[in-house]
Amino acid sequence: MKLNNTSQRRVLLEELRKVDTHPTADELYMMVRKRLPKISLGTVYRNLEMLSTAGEVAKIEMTGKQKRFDGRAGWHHHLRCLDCDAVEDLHLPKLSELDGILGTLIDGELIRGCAIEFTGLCKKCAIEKIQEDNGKQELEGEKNG
Amino acid sequence: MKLNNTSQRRVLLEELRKVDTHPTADELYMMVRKRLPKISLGTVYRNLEMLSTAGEVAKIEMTGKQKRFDGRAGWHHHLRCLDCDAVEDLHLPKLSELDGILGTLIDGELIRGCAIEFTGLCKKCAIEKIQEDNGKQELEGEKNG
DNA sequence: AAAATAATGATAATTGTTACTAATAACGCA
DNA sequence: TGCGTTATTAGTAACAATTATCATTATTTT
Repeated sequence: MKLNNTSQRRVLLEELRKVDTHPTADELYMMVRKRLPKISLGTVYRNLEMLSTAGEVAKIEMTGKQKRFDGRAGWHHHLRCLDCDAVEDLHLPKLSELDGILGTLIDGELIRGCAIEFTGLCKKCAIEKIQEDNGKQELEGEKNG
Repeated sequence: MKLNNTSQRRVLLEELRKVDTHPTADELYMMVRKRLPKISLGTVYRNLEMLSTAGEVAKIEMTGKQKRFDGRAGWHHHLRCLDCDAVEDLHLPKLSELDGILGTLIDGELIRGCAIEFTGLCKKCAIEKIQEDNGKQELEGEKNG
């Protein structure tokens, strides 16, 4: 496959690599339109598809209804927020232990690859939740004190 | 949530638990229609959704475009076939090692759950591939002998 | 059995994505 | 630099999977 160097493709890739939020195609569409107001949503979809088969970006297609895209194509783990559905990168020492086992599993004949999606709270929602809990504790304290 | 005991729901669950193929909603629709010809596709979707939030069945929503459903809700691993897109259960000793690590990861505050999809060849396609390879080898043998 | 609630079939609407088209832009080479 | 070839585009239609709507019917509760 030969990929020509079009402004649409270049700007799309630049915008995607600017953020670490793993945007969906329509989010990317909004982002790119600030620089290329005439770009079409179809172009965004088409290029994301081509860039991901070319290995330039990673396509994250998991439990959500929309696909998400990651400007950094190397292997790493993602967490989907149970509250706001955002997808963020996950970096934990224990994950390399996990990758070790996955490596031996995928080395075999049967298994060729594997996709993982962790679920939990993203940073933003985790902080909000802590603040909420503190609020409740204060109320409890007033009641009981 | 209160689930009434309707024939549609009962038959749907029975048919789903008969097989180990992780059917999609429309496959299930075909299966159930043999016993309840007047059932509506919407009813199938609605009930699969309710049964899965009730924990009676498992919803497998991963890389494929269609959701799949599993009559056995307990935790186990799945493999999606790279050739035919089928989803089958995966049972390997090494997977319990994997589950050990996943358990400690999910025990923490940050991560609440995790979905894994392995990719490879299902039994059927793996056998077909072996037969193909044997065929090629025979041809090679004829050429070189 | 009557009232209250839940579920159904049929169909319309929605959503995310892909396919199509004629027009335009990028590329490779003389 | 100009010209033919090929790739890409914007715009829109088509698509497939899923969800919502709603009047009617079934199930449960009282």
